Order: sequence, then C-alpha cells, then structure tokens
Amino acid sequence: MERYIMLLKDRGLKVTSQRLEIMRFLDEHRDHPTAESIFKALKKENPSLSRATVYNTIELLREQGLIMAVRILGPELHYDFNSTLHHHFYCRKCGTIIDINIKCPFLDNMLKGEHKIEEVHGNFIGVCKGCRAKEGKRAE
Amino acid sequence: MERYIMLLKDRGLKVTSQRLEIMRFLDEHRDHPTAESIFKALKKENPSLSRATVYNTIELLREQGLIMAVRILGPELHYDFNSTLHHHFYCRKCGTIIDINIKCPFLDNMLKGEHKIEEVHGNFIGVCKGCRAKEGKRAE
DNA sequence: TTAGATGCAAAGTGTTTGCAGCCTG
DNA sequence: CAGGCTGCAAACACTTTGCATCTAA
Repeated sequence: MERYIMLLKDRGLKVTSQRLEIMRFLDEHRDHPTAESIFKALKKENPSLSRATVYNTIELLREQGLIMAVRILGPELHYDFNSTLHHHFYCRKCGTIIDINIKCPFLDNMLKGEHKIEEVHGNFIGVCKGCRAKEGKRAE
Repeated sequence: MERYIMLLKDRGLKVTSQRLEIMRFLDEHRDHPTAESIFKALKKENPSLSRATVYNTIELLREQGLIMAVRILGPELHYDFNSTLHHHFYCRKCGTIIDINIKCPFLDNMLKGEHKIEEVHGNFIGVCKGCRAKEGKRAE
C-alpha cells in the first residue's frame, strides 16, 4: 500500500482510500478488468463506493501513465497495470485476454516514420492455445 | 451497382436497395465511416431509412467478409470496405484514420504460433505527417 | 479552511432487440 | 406466397456529467 501512496504523492495527487483500493485491485488483477468488474469487486468491501469514483480514478491513473486502457472487442475498456509497450490476444472461446510481448522490426520502422506515433495497440483475436487443445480432443 | 448485386447474389443474399446503397457508400467512402455517418448520409436520399437496417446490413457484410470493423479510439466502430490485412493510424489532431499497409515478420511468427489468430488489428495513435508539418511552422 | 474528491442519479452515446408490415425471389 | 428484410421505438450496455456533501492537506 505504501507503494501506491508514493505513486500518488510523487504526482501531487491526493491520497484517498478509494484510489488506493483501485490501484491495489489493478495491481493484483492482471487479467484486464473493466471499470464494472473493479466496481463490483470493491463495492463488496466498501458498499458506498460509486461508479463515478471508479471511472474518475481510472481516468486519472491513465492520464498519469500508471495504467493502460485496452479496447479489444466490445465497447467496454479493459485496464492494465502494465503500461509498458505490449499487445493483446483475445480468445473468443474463453474470453481471456493474454499479453503479447513482441520485438517487431515493423514497429521500429513505424516509430521512425513520417507520422508521430504516440500509442501502439496490437490486438489479436482468435482461439488460444488451451481452447485449441480442448477442441482438438472433440472436433472443431 | 451491378458489382454489388453480384457480391450479394453470389452469397445467396437478397438484393435490396438499402443494401446496395450501403455497399456503394462504403465503397465510395474509404475514410472509415461509422454506422451513424452512413445512416445520416443515406437518410438524405431515402428519408424512411432506419438505423436498424444500417446496423443489420453492416453486420451482414462483416460476417460475409466484405467489410472490416475498426475500433481505434472511441466506443464507436468504423467500417472499411478494404477487408485485406492492413492496419490503422488515427491522427488525434485532425481525426483522420489512415490505412497502414505492412509486411511484418513478427506477424508471420504470430500467425504460425500457438494461438490460432483470426483477426489482427494494428492500431496506431499519434499525429499525422500533415498535422506535424503545420505544427512545425508555429510551435508545438 | 478550501480545493478537490466522492456518491448519487440522471443524461449521453452507440448499438441491439422485438415486432408489425413489406418485399424479393 | 413465404422467408427474410425493413422501419420504428424501446431497451441495453457502457460511460460521462451535474451537483451536493465530504475530506485530505
């Protein structure tokens, strides 16, 4: 918890219990939760928590570069405490979002190219290794 | 128009004036329109057109692989008559979505990898060449 | 003490659905 | 003439907003 306090204080932001809980939740749940899933989980421990606070806090953390927003399939945003450059694979069978770490020569060219690239999102959709194996045992 | 009729007939789909108009619009507007922009544009010529028809038709064309859905920034989907593998750059200054054609060794590896990849979306966000030039003349 | 955070409810945006009537094949 | 498409309105899912109250600094 001390670590989250530091991350906020270093940026001149107020430390509130809601912010700390949301940060902790995102840090401990690296499966790309949505605002709604964060809200539901934390509401259990703090019934007066409101959606607005979750959305406000998430947006604050995103602006500060502490978390990253991922929009891979539906209209809802997923959040990732890991804000270093990486990509995402969404399995349409089990719904898991898997982090993909790459070293891509094409990307290096893009970054040096004529447009100024500020964000890169590689989104892959398909069937993950695990679901493929299960399918193989039955039929596709 | 004859071409769009063929594309529908070849797939055993009914030919309606709404479908033809939507296909023609997407073919002639390669700037990644949204459902709403298609609806507004076509409503002028056919005031009884409904949103539901636009959404139904778009989904049909997408299922058939005739168009591609692109979600690059906001919650809204953009549509692309070009459904071959390519990526997108969104300029946050002028709002343009620019097609990016690539040949990326990393992608080839992903496609051969352990997960079955069915869709690949490379989304880049930044400032395009044109807006960069304009900025250079003033200051950033 | 006060700027700014929280909580609540309502509004906003983009998309989907249910259903009656219409039209293509 | 039958299955499937269209148009309308209402429902839906996710997010944002307005405002009164509360709290960290």
